[in-house]
Amino acid sequence: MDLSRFTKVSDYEWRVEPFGKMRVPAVIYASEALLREMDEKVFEQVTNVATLPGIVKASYAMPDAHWGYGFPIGGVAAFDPEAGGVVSAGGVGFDISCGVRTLTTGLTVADVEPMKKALADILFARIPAGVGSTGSVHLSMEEMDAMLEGGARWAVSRGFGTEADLERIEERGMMAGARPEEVSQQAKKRQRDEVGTLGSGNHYLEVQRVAEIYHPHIAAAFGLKVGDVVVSIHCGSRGLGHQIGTEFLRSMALAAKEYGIELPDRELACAPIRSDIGQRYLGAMRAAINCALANRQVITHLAREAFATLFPQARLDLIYDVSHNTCKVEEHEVDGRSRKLYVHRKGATRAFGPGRPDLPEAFRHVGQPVLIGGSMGTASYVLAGREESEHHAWGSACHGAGRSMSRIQATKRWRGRDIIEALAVRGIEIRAPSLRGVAEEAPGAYKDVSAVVDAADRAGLAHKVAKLTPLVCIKG
DNA sequence: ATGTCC
Repeated sequence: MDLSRFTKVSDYEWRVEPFGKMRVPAVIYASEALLREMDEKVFEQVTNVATLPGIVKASYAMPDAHWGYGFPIGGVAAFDPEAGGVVSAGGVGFDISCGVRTLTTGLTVADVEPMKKALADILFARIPAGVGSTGSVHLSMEEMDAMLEGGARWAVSRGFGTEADLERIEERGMMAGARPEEVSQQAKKRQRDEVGTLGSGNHYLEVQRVAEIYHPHIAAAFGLKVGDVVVSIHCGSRGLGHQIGTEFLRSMALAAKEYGIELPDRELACAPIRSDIGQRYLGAMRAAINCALANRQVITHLAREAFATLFPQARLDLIYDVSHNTCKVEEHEVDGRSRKLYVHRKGATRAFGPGRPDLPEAFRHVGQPVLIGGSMGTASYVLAGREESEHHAWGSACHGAGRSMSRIQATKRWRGRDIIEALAVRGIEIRAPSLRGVAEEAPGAYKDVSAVVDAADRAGLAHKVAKLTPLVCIKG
């Protein structure tokens, strides 16, 4: 990335003043080193987003930003319906409501270490993973609609998990405003047997150790201490979300033309929030959010069953579940006035600071857990939202390491078998349905997640709270 | 991310 086009606001904030058809500036939060390494495409995409109608304040990119479909992955943008604001399917991403949940187990590394291989085997046997993987949950079309309305709440009502889990999920487990009738039959058909499955790509279930604590006070509120074993689940809305994204990108391209919205890139296809197509997308997208919440809830149930076979004393309690591919209506203060904005976070995690009434009481005083999934074999992090974050990018932070190499490049460079063996030597048990998938996800194909998280912390997007390192990884 | 091209 050529740094000469930026104004340096601070060591971790870089600004592009509006040029051409940009309505607002673009802002990238990153260290100088991360910005230099960043894909040139991020500059193009983050400034393209700044041209869209009704965008408020700025178009933002997080430290892990990289090239995405239309919007960068790691992009944040808010739109005001009163100012002709738009909603964009590409601004949410194909894997609608992809996200991470982390659970404490009540176990320590000493408990789990001797049982690691057996635990890996049983988790891999019970949790379906891989492209097109199907699970033990099969939905009739009526049940499908109930799932799309109810999210994790539906899952709990069907025996997957407990009421207590719901408190610890964004939107309390159920996204309001879902419109299952706006989800195509094709999307529902694809999802029929996919609830409770991990999927592929960067999705995983990991058993992790709490390796370091940076902020003891907040870590205690989250229930984390060094040597504890936790479980993290990273996945989304599977075939259903992907199908919705595909269909609405097509119809939004037509809608943009119809509403005379000039697009610098056709991948930015969008529709006014106050339009039929905009409202239909929001209803379908919220249904997909519920699908992802239900999916992570069912997988949690499967993980609890797997743990119970080896560790009857284990108790998997949810810390939090937060998505990083969404468009959500939120109240934010702009120039002293509270406005209702449609905040797109694509590969960006909501990071609300202390005091927000929608946060669970247990940690409302310290801020929201921001769960950052690393790449395979590398660390993950728990961050906490802070008040300052809400003055930056509408209370958002990074979501992971971000790729630094394409999947094709990675498969040319590494072999899945070698990666699994190398990680086993380091004490990390990988189980995966596809060796090619493992090569694509090689740790070397990703940026350094620690550098990304440090930049997020220094930029004021979130506090670094804890570092998690993998013991077992069930790879999608 | 994805029934990795209906």
